Amino acid sequence: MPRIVTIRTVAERAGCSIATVSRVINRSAPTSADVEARVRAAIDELGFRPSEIGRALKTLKTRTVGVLIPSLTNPVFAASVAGVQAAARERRHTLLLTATDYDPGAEAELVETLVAQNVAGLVLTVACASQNATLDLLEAESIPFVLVHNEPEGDARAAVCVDNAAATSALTEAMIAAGHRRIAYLAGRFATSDRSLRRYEGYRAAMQKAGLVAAAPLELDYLGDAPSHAAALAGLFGEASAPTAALCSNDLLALSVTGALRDLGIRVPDHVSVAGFDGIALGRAMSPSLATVDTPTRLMGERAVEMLFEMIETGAAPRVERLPFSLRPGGTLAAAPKRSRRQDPTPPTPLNP
Amino acid sequence: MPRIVTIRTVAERAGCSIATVSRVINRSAPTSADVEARVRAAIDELGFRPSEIGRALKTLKTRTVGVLIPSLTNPVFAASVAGVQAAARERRHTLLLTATDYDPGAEAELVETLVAQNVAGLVLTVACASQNATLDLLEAESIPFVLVHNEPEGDARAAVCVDNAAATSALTEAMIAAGHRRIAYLAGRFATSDRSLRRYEGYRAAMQKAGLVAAAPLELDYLGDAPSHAAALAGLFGEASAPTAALCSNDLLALSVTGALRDLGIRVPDHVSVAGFDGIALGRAMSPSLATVDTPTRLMGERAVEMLFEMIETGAAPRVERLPFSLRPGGTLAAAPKRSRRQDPTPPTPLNP
DNA sequence: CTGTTAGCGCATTCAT
DNA sequence: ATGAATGCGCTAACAG
Repeated sequence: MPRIVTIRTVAERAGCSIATVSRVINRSAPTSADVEARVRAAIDELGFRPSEIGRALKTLKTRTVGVLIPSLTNPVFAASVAGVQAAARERRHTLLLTATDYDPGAEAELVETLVAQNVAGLVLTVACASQNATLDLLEAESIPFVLVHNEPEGDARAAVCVDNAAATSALTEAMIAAGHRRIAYLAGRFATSDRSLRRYEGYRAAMQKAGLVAAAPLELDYLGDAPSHAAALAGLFGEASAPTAALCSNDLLALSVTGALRDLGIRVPDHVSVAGFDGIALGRAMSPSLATVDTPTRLMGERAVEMLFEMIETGAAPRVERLPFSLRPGGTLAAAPKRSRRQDPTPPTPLNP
Repeated sequence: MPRIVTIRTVAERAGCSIATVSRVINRSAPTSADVEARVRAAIDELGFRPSEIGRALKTLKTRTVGVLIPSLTNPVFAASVAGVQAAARERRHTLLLTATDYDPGAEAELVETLVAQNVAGLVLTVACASQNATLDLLEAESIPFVLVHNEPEGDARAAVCVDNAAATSALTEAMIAAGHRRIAYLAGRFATSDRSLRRYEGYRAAMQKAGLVAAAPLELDYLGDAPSHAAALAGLFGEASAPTAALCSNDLLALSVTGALRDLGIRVPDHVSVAGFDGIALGRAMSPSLATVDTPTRLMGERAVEMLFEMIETGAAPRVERLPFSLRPGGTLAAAPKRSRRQDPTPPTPLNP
């Protein structure tokens, strides 16, 4: 039988008014021990559970946090959502989760869906945090939100992220220190993504500082598979003066690129070194392990929730919090080969013919 | 400014009653073109968005689907949730997401949280679907739910899964066909998990059918890291007649085991073959690629939602739907070595000293 | 075709 | 310390 059990049922059973029941439940006012015991007994016997809906309608606030991410399939977002979930649970809040499937056009509609549910606040990762109509809307309605992964300019919007430019610079410098001079930059489909842009900037700065030529980013379809990437990479890495290293804008791309190079008969890291960005757990498990920038993804989700509740409870002003990152050395990043691959005595043979 | 815009505001602006506004919004009754135009104009101008809460309080039904999984960090669950999210979105529903963090004791409380939010139904993965008090509760309150991954006995409970026993049997047979005779079975921490048990049964059946000795499962800490697994595996694989293959109850475990063996100086697949179960995407990306059972994880989530709505709308009876699986060959599964490892002329050297 | 009205479950005044 | 009464935003039943 469904829940015909309301606060009224409990009140009748306990022989008191619904107001008293409410007071017992929420400890919002003192009640006599006698009545309280009767109410609690009635609640247990009836299996009563206060309806969040009734409560929400009254207070116009729900105990839910809206979450918007590009995709759950990317471990980076899954990890930050896991952090959001854990932190929200500590505050007795539930997650209302939506994903855009990498369609920036879907952001607005999905956020409105969440807003219509009267979420207490939002934690979201958008394609681009600057000049984002959706975020403007949230601000206009003064609905608190915190960005994750996005790195907006200034402190106008609350965000938890890493210093993408600095991290990519550090990674680039590590490649240069390993002897690489021709380093390609491979980006996922969305060059418009703010973090992707910042990462590229970091790469460019490091290259320039070292007196090297920063290549234009080669854009690969983020959602493409290894074969499609192999086709796109064949040209670049078939040239006489092909790059000896590939910096990928994120780990998922790096994994795919590694596989694509392998399919082309190009050995990683003997012929070409590869590095990613994010630090997904499975980069550690593969062999050779993936060199990357380790970012505290889960922690970012947790911090975002903490910041969100600060804003809700104390009206704290938005700010950008940059969490520490670290370089993760990995087997995919080795010293640059001494000779050009074309003169290699043992010609590479495709491993997956 | 927050939303002081209610259906009443719209009605005033459009010069009609709130009932008419409601009718326009929901197309629940015919309205004159004239009034409808005025109402729509008012809605646009005011930026009105009907409150899901008010609607829910009235109808006692929300447009949300509750989701409970062990963890988002496991790509298997992330993938099925992605499927759930996509299918739910098609039906204009949002996900209320919670995770137990592999604590079966948390299931009940979290499900009650979801129920208190009046979810339309639930999609969940529990530790064990049989004799589960939480599921009993849902049935008692006749709240529709569909299990994912779990493989309950009979057809008493709705579920979308694969035939775990048959799949593991097929995988075991593939190992036997590759010449392996001593095959270890490594299980995650929760041998009580119904799917883990069924998988072991499939292994056992295949071994017996081939006249081989089925080993007792070696239980590893599911959440453990590679070093802890290495310690646990050192004994088993250090024996004179060590297994030549390891069947792991899931892919995440297989990945960790592969790394642990490598750390022990045991080469995969030259010395020991490894296989997993689930078919996570990253098993393909690693090298050697992971041999495993490919399960349609995302599809399982989608089907679960479809089944859920069948139950909600047509009162369809619960049933277990077993989706097709396939064996994914991978570099970690090779022919059994001809000679025992102990007599190998080139002693293994640790790759990660 | 449209307006009036009565709750849905709860928190919260205002009385007592 | 407790009860009666009000209304949050909306849908639906009923009147017109």
